[in-house]
Amino acid sequence: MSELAKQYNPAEVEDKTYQWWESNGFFHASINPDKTPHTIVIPPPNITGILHMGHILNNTLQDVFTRWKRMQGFEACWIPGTDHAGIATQNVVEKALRKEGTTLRDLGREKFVERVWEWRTLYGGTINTQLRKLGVSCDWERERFTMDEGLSNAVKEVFVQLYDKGLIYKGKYIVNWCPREQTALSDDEVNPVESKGHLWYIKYQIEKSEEYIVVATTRPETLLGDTAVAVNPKDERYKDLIGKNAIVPIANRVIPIVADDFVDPTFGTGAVKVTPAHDPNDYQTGIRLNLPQMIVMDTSAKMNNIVPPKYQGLDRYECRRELLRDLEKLQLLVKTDDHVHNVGHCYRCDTVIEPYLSDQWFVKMKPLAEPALKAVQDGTIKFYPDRFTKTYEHWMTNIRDWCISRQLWWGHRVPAYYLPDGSIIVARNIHEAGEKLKAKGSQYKKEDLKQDDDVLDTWFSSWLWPFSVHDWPKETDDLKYFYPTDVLVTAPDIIFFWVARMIMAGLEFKGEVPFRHVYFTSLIRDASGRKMSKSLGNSPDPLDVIATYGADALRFTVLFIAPVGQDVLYDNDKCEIGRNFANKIWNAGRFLMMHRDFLTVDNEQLTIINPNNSEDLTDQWIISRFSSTVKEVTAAMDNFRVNDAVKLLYEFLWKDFCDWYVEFVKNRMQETSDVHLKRAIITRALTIYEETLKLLHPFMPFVTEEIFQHLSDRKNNETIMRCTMPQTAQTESRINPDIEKQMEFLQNVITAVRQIRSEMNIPMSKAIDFVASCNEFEKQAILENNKSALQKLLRLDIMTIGIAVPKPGYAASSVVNGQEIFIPLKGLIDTGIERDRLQKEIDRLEGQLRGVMAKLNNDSFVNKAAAEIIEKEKNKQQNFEQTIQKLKTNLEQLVG
RNA sequence: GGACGUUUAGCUCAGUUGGUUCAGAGCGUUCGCCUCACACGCGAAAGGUCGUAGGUUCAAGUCCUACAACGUCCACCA
Repeated sequence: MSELAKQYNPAEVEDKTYQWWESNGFFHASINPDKTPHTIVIPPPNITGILHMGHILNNTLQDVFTRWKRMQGFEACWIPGTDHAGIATQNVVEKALRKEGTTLRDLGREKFVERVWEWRTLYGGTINTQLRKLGVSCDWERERFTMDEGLSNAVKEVFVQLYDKGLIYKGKYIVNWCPREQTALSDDEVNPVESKGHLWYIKYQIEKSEEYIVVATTRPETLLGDTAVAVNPKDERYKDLIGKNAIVPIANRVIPIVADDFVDPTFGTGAVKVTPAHDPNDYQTGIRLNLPQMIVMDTSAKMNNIVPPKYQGLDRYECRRELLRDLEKLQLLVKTDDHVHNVGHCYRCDTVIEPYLSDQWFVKMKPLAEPALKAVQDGTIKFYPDRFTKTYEHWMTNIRDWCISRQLWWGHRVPAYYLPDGSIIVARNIHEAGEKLKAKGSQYKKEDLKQDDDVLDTWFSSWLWPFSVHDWPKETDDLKYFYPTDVLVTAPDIIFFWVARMIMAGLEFKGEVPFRHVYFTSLIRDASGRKMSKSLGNSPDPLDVIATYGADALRFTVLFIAPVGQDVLYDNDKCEIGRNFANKIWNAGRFLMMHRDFLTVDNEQLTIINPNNSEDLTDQWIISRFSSTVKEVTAAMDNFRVNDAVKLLYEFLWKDFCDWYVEFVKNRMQETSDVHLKRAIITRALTIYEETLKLLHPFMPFVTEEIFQHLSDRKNNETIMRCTMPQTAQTESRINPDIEKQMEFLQNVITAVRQIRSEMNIPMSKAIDFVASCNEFEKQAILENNKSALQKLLRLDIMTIGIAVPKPGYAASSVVNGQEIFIPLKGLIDTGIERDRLQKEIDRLEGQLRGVMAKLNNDSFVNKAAAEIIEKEKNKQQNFEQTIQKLKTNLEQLVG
């Protein structure tokens, strides 16, 4: 143990430690009436997923919250799991099938679903294996999957409940249809691609007149399904036409000319053809104005038998060409402009999406949204950063019904059953459907029922996640204890898909919000600010990074550079921050342990010391600093300011503890030969250090555990992750501003002398003399009491400390908190450098003084500013003047 | 087009309610050090008119207005 490596080696520590934690059940949470639960459910990653930088930040945060609360004495439970990810997973397996030369249609539904399950068993857990590398303390015994039996039950239950309440309905709706995949896609599964197209201007004759109205369209083939022409009601040009009829060219149907606000008079001709069955905007217009919907294509985007025979069976683009030719012949095509616009493409196969009117299942969202909106507005649920509340409000007040059916095979099958007469029975399973049939006294039997072919949107299972993981609708003890959860950590881009819907589901089915705090993580970008993506290849593999720098380094770095609500520019090099810090922690521990072990060789019993009871200034100071660190870090964590917490700890451990405190400890250890005193000193330092390790543990679990084990030679499986976190309530009283002021003076003196050394080019190998001419007894005493530390740290020879000590000749000088410091230079310096140095300091202070004087000479300032502010300025004036005077005198002497 | 966010040192960012020597940190750069925990380290230095223009105030990096640049989300207009 005394032979600890000079550098911390994460590779030797991490896997071993993780296995030890996991096999000892340290991550496991169970119902404990004596403790308050603290629950987090993981945003379940896709089973097709592999770890990327976004996961790193997200899961590190969840782990930090969980470990922090666990050490604060909560029953901290972090539930992991994965999402079945309907389309993504079906895609992956389909691809594999294609390689084998087969397709899902060949296989048939049942076999295909079996194949997906097989795939899931083999590869679906990859991401969880990867997450372990990060050190996450999830309760793996509670791992769930959105297609588990329990979760499937929840999905069915919810479907039935909502259906019975009239909140789920089947209806025609315009959806994003992929003609190739033969499925509806959600909006987020459609990639808008900027494309060069055309805008065609087409004449529609006004009924019973020789007049025409010209409409502009990018999709002329849909005119066969037009059921109106719309203009803006305020558009003077068309005012007279409103209420009249137009004739659809080619189809020769009569359609009304209507007025609707959505029409932009400045675009095109200001007149729009309306095709409710083939355009989302037109669909909305059609609903508003009660227009008929004419479907003119089949599901493969070929023209159907509603259109004139000439075009039947043509592909939409062939039809477009034909139609344009015909319009031209009829001289109905006025002109053709180039036009750039966004066209939706299928994210899987890149086929152009066809807005298509089809039978789908929907959830009525308005009744669910209202209480969910209120929960956020009244503060029951808080968002971090707060500004996402506005985004949420906007969406919730403009919510549209949710299309939940997907034409896929992998997913929760819609629990609706059809009878030969077309009627629908919604039930949790076929048996229940049969029962319902019987209850109705229907002529049909269970065998006549045929289940809906569609599956449900993946989010339809994820929105239940916070309670379905506890086997709701069963009222399990776990559900009672661990629900609602405390924090949700997620990315802001799924605020609508997931966060909002979970809130709705929680309130609807549990009558209680699913979580109280929502922490939205930063978006990780590459060093030049680009979004990380697979296609750009700019996303580093976190496992490589962990292998190179260590998991702690990655975790710490990501937290260090990721403030709340701001994007993060990430680069692998930045992990040096975390790696170096881990190494610093390691070496501080190594140093202290070396001393301790040296002292215990005599095998005497260790003197019990009270770490809070020391006469030594630096001891009192570090205790005070430690106590404020506890307070500030705790406050930061309470407010979800993780980034602040991390920076405070970095600052404390590195600057206060290592750079100052340990340096003083070194000297004190050297200064005395009293073993008991030595022991007291080192034990005190170790106590502070160990408490600091606890504070650091949630952020850097591995290195802190490793040192913790070495620190105490623990025999009985004691882990730092189950220790009690230092608490503000216990440490707050030890914050001592007076001690911190005293120490600050000492530090300033040391820095001043170092500055002289550095600028005068006096190497540490050369001892120097030191004269302190004080004008305050208290400051003199501080220097006296720490004489040996000054001597050691500054490599001093003769020291003279007193009140109004005469200035030595030829000395560099500095004024520190009103006290004069001289370093006699015995001719080994260039007086020019010292002159410049002093002059520069005088200039700086005179600048400050001018600022102060400007205020004090300003009547309105003196009349209007608060008295204490004026007092402060006067004090400043005095300090500046006195210091400048001293510096000037020194400067003159130097010249003389 | 709508909503929101960002703009402070070469780079990445802190700066909480206007007033503490408030203009800061880290990285990078420069200089000096292998000082018996750590060169993944120690000590020191240089570097900024706080996006622009107004306004409020005794006092503005901080509050207000407009503008500019960049970014995110939503609607993405036939």
